[in-house]
Amino acid sequence: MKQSIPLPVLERLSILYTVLERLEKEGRTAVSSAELGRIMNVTPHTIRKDINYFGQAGSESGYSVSTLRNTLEKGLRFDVSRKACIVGLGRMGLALMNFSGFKDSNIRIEAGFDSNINRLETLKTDIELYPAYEIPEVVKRKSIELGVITVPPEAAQQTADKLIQGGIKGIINFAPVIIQCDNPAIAIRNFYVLEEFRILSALIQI
Amino acid sequence: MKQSIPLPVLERLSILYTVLERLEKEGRTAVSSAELGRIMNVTPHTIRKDINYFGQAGSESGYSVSTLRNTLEKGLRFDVSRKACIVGLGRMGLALMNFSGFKDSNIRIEAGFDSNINRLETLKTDIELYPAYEIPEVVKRKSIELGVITVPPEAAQQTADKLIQGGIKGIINFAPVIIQCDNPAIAIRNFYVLEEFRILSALIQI
DNA sequence: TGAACGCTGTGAAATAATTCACAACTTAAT
DNA sequence: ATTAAGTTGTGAATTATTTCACAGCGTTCA
Repeated sequence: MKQSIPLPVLERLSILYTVLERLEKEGRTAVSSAELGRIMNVTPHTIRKDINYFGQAGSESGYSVSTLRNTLEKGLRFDVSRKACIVGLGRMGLALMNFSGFKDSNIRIEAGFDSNINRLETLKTDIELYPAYEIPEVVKRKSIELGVITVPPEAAQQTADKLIQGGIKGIINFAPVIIQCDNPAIAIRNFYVLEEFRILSALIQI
Repeated sequence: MKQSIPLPVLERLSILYTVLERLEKEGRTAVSSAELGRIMNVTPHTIRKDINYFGQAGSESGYSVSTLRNTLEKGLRFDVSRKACIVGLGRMGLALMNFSGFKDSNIRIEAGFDSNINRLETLKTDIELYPAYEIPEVVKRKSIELGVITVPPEAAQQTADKLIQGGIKGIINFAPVIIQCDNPAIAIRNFYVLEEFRILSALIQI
């Protein structure tokens, strides 16, 4: 990686990777920046600039689907397997735990946590479940790198603190709270459900 | 609204609104851009610039929490109630349908759709459920403005097409697919679960 | 009374991201 | 052979966004 990739670029490249996976599955071998642009609703220039963060990757007859997918996989380290855990086994947490998209990815859900011990006992799943107070210990012992927060807002910050205590490297937060974390090496991505509805509300015509 | 608000600003303002709701609930009456900046992890300048899209809103002793919340509510039209529907009643769809955050918001989930008729019958919920082929009719009849797509990827585009046919104004898409829509007035927000994990993978140190 | 501090609002500057334009090359077709 | 069409890679230009710097006002405290 020549240098740190801007976040907007990283976000697009990540989607591009998924697009390439699909094209490859469909048997496509070559694709141009123009076509990728149409698929992704961005200009071909953006596609090319984005890809060029990994140096030359195409030829005068476009990009090879498999080669490009491979370049992205290596460049973005999608080839390394990552262990993840989910804290908060409500409906959202369970939905994520059962998310089928992980199947042929390198993301492995290795543990689920909840503060309600009764809930832990009634759930039936292949994934190991633990009470919330064991987060730091389990995260550390199993070298879990990614954590998902799907707890009520009041518990979100303390959940993050426990994950961080265990040495977590990245967090996906679904609670409507801005997680405070002074360690800049820990990446945090937020998804605020209600905010998305509100943003749409503001965007659409009256 | 003096003019179209840039999307990054809109996204921050939407979060700011949630922050203000919390501060108000906690009994806080005044707050400065410096404090809001700390809470939201942005610079005070950004806070002030963002707020200024609605003209002057503060005084020399900071912002009034309730006044500012009100200004945003009016400016972003969070005060108008919006009807929404969810298509795809798998785990994710059901989790969103039961999301408690809608309670004191102006978002009303007015319908759920699924292509599996059996599933519709076994689900027990207060929200009206319909088979997927009725999407255009129901959306039109009930004047539903917002649609959530939580169907498998193969069905995502045709689901979007049906919503659009019914006159939907905004879409939140959870399927790992880039929805094609030639009407620029229809707003689309995507949330790609696996992408979020992959972005974290790329962001964190090896 | 007045000095010091803290605040917002905002034009200007700086930075970041996107888009453009075109050289250089390949392929296909005539 | 030659022309035409299509492609990438990339420096430059443009546009968008964020940050800075400070005027101007109010409040507090000496």
